[in-house]
Amino acid sequence: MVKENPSLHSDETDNSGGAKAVRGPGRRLHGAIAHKLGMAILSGQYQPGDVLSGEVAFAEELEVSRSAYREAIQVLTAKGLVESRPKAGTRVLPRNRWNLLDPEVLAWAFAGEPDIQFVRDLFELRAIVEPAAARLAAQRRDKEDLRIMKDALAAMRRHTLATEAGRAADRDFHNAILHATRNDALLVLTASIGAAVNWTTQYKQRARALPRNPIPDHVRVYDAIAAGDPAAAAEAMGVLVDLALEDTASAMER
Amino acid sequence: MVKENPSLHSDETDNSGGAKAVRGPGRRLHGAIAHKLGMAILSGQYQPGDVLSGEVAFAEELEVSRSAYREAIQVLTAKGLVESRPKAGTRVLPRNRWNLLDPEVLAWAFAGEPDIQFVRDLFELRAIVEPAAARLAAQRRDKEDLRIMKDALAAMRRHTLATEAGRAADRDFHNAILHATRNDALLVLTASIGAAVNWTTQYKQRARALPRNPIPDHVRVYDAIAAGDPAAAAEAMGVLVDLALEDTASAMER
DNA sequence: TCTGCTAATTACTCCGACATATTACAGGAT
DNA sequence: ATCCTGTAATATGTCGGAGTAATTAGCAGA
Repeated sequence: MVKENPSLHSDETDNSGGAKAVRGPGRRLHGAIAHKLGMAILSGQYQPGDVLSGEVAFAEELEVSRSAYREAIQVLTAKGLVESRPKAGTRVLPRNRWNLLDPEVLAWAFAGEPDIQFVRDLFELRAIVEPAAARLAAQRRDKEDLRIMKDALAAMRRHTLATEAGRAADRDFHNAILHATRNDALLVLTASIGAAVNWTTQYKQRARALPRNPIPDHVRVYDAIAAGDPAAAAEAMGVLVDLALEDTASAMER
Repeated sequence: MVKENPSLHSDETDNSGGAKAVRGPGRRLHGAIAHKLGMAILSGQYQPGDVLSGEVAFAEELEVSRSAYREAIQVLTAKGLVESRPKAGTRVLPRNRWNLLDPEVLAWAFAGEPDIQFVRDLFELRAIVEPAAARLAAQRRDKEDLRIMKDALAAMRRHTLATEAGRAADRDFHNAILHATRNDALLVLTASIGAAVNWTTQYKQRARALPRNPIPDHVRVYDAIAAGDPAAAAEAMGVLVDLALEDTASAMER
């Protein structure tokens, strides 16, 4: 038997060619396979309608057991990426069946070169949802919410967005706003999108200088929410989303 | 060995007690288990932090193989409902880790008695997103989009919402609007929410009379989109969402 | 041409064994 | 007494193979 594909086992020194699908410890094998296949689908390497090779063949090609391969397929099925039927095989579903808002799917989409149009779509969605979230937060926040936002803002100022601690504070700030909306659906939606988008932005950003000090714009949002001014909060948050879009766009056109 | 739980195998005539977790043909066994466990989690039967009994024990209790049980767990893991670690077991994750916008999770949530607050959250989200979608559709629709909407409206008029064909036409109408936004993220999000919410509304509605003829309100949306009037489209769609909320609320308080 | 049967293929399910990771506990050093 | 370290127990993770069931496609007959 000839090994044609890069192994997923870490105990093999051979790590030639292909995607770095080696699983580090702490990551399950089937998780690594789901990751690999998910990225392959999201990147267009497998197109909707394509049928994957049979279980036995593909599992052998990946040098994993059928169980591990099958569990990976179940994960992809759960996310609406593929569908399996006896005799017909496993085929990639049309894009409109994909759970594009699943955090993991988003991560896979952004792991490679994300489709520009899709990024635009996501920011359009953020531009709709986040100002509305800020509006709700301005109406429903309590003292505790404001305290958390204030602390996060202070931490952002201390560390700046260039450090991991600073970015964590940024996330905390936005999460605090979402939490103040008292709306779980809103929280889940925006948190996953924001995480995926921001993560890649930061990743690709590397040594690029930030276009503009983001702190004052954040403070404007905070002030509006603290003042209980829904309209102002929505407007200020809109500015923030626009800046993020600008930021991501400039990071992508390279 | 004593059988303590209702079987999931259809070849057993005994179908006593418990949820009807029997899998009809066409449904996979692990899918049925995921469905059963998913509903149990969403309904609060298992609370966040609870640890499930071990794989061997639970699989035996359900009278399925460990493989089938494990594949079901992978599905739940993919949806953020549970997390498994060696030695620690499989535990239900906190609610903020759940992929509440996953179509299947939504279906599970609405299969039982959905949490009132959660339903409110979803409608709040719809009230934010759908008018914005109508606004975009008014700006970007082409002749083909309008034709599909018009056909769907005609079908709605013909069949009324009391028939399955009429409800299908309603879905087509809304999907056409979402398609006209040219935004996949928007489409996936709203389609899954709308499907879950409408499905239960219709399900619980049964013999209840519709509060008001919905056709004119739909026509207002169509006219605004056809006229390319974003503001009017958003306003008209807002009315539609409000009506749906009213409808669902009255259907739930029984 | 259409309908019903047959057969082949593929995913699905089961089983039993072993490997691995993580936790918990015990013992010793500080 | 507290902290660290090594060790053992335990539940999940991975494996390989065997047999089942469902769906499709092709074929035969009306």
